[in-house]
Amino acid sequence: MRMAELSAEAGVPVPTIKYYLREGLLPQGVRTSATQARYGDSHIRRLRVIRALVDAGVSVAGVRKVLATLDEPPHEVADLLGAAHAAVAPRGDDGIPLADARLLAERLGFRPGACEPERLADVARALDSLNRAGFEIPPDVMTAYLEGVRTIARAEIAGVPVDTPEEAVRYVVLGTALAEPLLLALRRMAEQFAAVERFPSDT
Amino acid sequence: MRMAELSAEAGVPVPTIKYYLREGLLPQGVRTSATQARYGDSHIRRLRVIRALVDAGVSVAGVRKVLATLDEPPHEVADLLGAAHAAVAPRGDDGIPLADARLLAERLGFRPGACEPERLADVARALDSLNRAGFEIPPDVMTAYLEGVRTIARAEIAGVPVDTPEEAVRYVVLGTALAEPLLLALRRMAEQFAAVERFPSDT
DNA sequence: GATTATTGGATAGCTTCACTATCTAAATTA
DNA sequence: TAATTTAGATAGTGAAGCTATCCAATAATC
Repeated sequence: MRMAELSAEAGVPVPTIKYYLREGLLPQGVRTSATQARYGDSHIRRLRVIRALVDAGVSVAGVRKVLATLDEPPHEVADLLGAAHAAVAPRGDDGIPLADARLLAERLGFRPGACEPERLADVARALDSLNRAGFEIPPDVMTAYLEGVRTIARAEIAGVPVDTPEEAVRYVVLGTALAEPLLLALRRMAEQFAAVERFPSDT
Repeated sequence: MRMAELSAEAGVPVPTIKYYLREGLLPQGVRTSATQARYGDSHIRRLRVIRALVDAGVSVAGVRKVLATLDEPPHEVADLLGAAHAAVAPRGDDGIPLADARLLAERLGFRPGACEPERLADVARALDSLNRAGFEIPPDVMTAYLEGVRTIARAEIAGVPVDTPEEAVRYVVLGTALAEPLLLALRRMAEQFAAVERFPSDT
């Protein structure tokens, strides 16, 4: 199919597709001449993935990394996760003290070397941000956070399909990035229910 | 204290402080003459909150809403949450079908009217995004998501301090916004642990 | 009291990001 | 042959979040 059809099919404007091609998010089509190329279903699928990632809040640079990981996946699941996380996690100026983050890691079931230092740094940065705002998370709430994310992460990893590597890669990489907005939205919803439960005073 | 000291104290450049004043994030100081004003500790504290929110990924417009809520809080905790959520949640072009989101709401313990329609729409948008990418969350994983966010939300709401209204407001409004990066970071860390647990094949 | 530094306020500029528009020559289609 | 479409290059746009520059008026210092 040609550019115009690809655009119609995926619901993405032609100039935007050209932009994604330039940025290396979308692979070139098959050239049929000096000024013509053909695109296939894989381009449609990839465009859908790109749009989903972008509107999940992933930056174009992040999308490029995610797609690169999909195209050339590491063999170990842990490395796969690492790559997906690196693409999605906020960029980090380093040098943050990791002590508090390490404590939380231990409570999660830390085993030395089980987790990329960058993930620890992400946690440390989030804690630091809370600190600098003068906000403290009550111990019980922190315990619930750990409990909650453990439940979530265990199920996610248990759900990794093992039949074909392609499926596993897709699941891990996209699941990591695309589930974030869902989790945050579910949390907000759950908070409202919990609030009504505890403070049933509203009209 | 004067502008320069405020800047030094809070670690925020003078032009940025002026910008926040212009944008109405920071209240004006007490004028001592036509071209002078004094700032107090409340300005330092507020600056710290602003920076924390900004680097938690909240937009300046969102920060303005959060601070407005802190300054003039609704009386009902539910409304407080609503305001905080509205400030933080992604802006929504509406018109998304809410059916699937409603189903999840029921599984969370939905009671009619317990949740702002906008929160339902947030969930619906996230689901739609996943759909359009052709990504499906396995039922067991979705169940774990609901379980996890319920655990988290219950603890958060249980932790709302009831001694003074100011504290409650601060807790709800800032906790909502500032805990998001922490939760995502903890999830990533937990995923890596879970991956090592299930796939211990790495070196 | 004279001089130097600082401030509030206004306005304009910068950088990044994610697109969007325009142009050209070649190629396809009618 | 004439009209349309395309790849590729280059440039422009608009929002967001600062950052820089001026100015006249005030404060601080000598």
